[in-house]
Amino acid sequence: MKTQAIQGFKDILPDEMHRWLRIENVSRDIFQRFGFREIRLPIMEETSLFARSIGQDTDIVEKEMYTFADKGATLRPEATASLLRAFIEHALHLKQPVQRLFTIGPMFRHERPQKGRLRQFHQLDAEVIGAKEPDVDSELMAMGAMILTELGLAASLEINSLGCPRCRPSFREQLIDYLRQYSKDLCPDCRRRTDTNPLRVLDCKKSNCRELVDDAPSILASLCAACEDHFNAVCAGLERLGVSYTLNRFMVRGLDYYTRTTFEFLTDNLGAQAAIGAGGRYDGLIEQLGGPALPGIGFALGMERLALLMEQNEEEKAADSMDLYIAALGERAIREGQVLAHHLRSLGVRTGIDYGGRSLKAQMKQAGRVRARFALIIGDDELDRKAAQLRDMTGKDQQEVSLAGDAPQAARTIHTIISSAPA
RNA sequence: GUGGGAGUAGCUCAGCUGGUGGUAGCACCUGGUUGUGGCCCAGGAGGUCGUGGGUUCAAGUCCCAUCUCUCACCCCA
Repeated sequence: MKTQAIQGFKDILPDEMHRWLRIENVSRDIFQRFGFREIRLPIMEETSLFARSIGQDTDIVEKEMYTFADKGATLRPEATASLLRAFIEHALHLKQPVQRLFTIGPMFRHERPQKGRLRQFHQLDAEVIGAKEPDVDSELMAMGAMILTELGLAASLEINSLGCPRCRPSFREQLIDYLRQYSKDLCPDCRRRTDTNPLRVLDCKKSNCRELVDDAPSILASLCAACEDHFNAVCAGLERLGVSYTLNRFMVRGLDYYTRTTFEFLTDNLGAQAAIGAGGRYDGLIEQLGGPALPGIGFALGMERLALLMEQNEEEKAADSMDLYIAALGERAIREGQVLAHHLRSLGVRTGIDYGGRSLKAQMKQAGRVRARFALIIGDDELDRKAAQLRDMTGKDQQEVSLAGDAPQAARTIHTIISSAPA
């Protein structure tokens, strides 16, 4: 095959569009119920923005970014950095102390594609900026859970706290001390991580490492008083809202900016991919990016992953439909049909027509294929008496309708008849 | 970056130990009905067998290389 999309980039074809529209419509609606306002952001930013927010030593920044070296710009690998950049640039906090924002769009990471993972993928992203209260954390998770529920998807919620700059460093030291004791029993990756990113060892899937990590110091036991209070309040909030969750003291995030609350929505039905959504608090990040000292929290849902899960649940694919298909026989009828179709469309009628002069049988077949509710058959006989055959495609009922008057009037006549038909 | 699997019609796939590419299913076109869709029947069109090289009288089939897709590792939504 000569012409094809590049690796990890995929077309979303008309037959799968209904899932994407449903994801967008449901989530947009729920975001708005929770007071979030939409923001649209460029898909490129200055490279340094991502290095400063996501973290210089993360995999994303080290090896997964699409960067135009000569332009100093990078295709965004995630949305939070861009959103905060826009927030700071336009000083949105001066308009309203707490900003609730969401955005929907493509992200780019140069990874090896696999099931549920692409180089261009799409996220729904929601952020609350300027609120430090734990009730915001629980509300945000409840919102994510509501989106998943309304999409008909089952997912579990796992939460953890990563502490703050006051308590995390000492936990890190404890963890490193512990890991060094068992260094020889860890997998090679984890031996390396002990120094580079010890928290990651907690997340290793190898059974040996898992056993060792089971007895490792718990971050939840090492939180400072403020972080512990915050975390307990988040849990209490989830319980009040009836959102079920489990604690996962081994959960670690791939981005450096997280503090305190982190969470993931997980599924078992996506092969190697477990997370369909994830997020957390990032108090301190906005200031670090040169903005005001405001706390923030947000999460993202992976749209491809949602769509895959929805496809698994789907019994039959929903097809598009049209209201009316005009089957025109002969050149004169085709010309009349075109004008009629135009006026019907301006009245809001989804109208199909083909100008190829094909047989009536072929045109009727096309009417069936596009799932037209009605077919309007126009031939020379009908034209001579200013009429047409209107066929109800759900059965075989057919009636002659008058096309008296000019084209707009004929269109109104047909519109009236077909709008009064039972669905 | 590292492994496994797979590339044959628009899609899903048969094709054995090499011997002329499948009446395969779905989809498409035409006809069965002078101008009537779905179901059915008949016919038709559609392929450089991913690409390049090699072995052989003969390669979709065996060998080598390469490209692509896919799943997984890593990591992540």
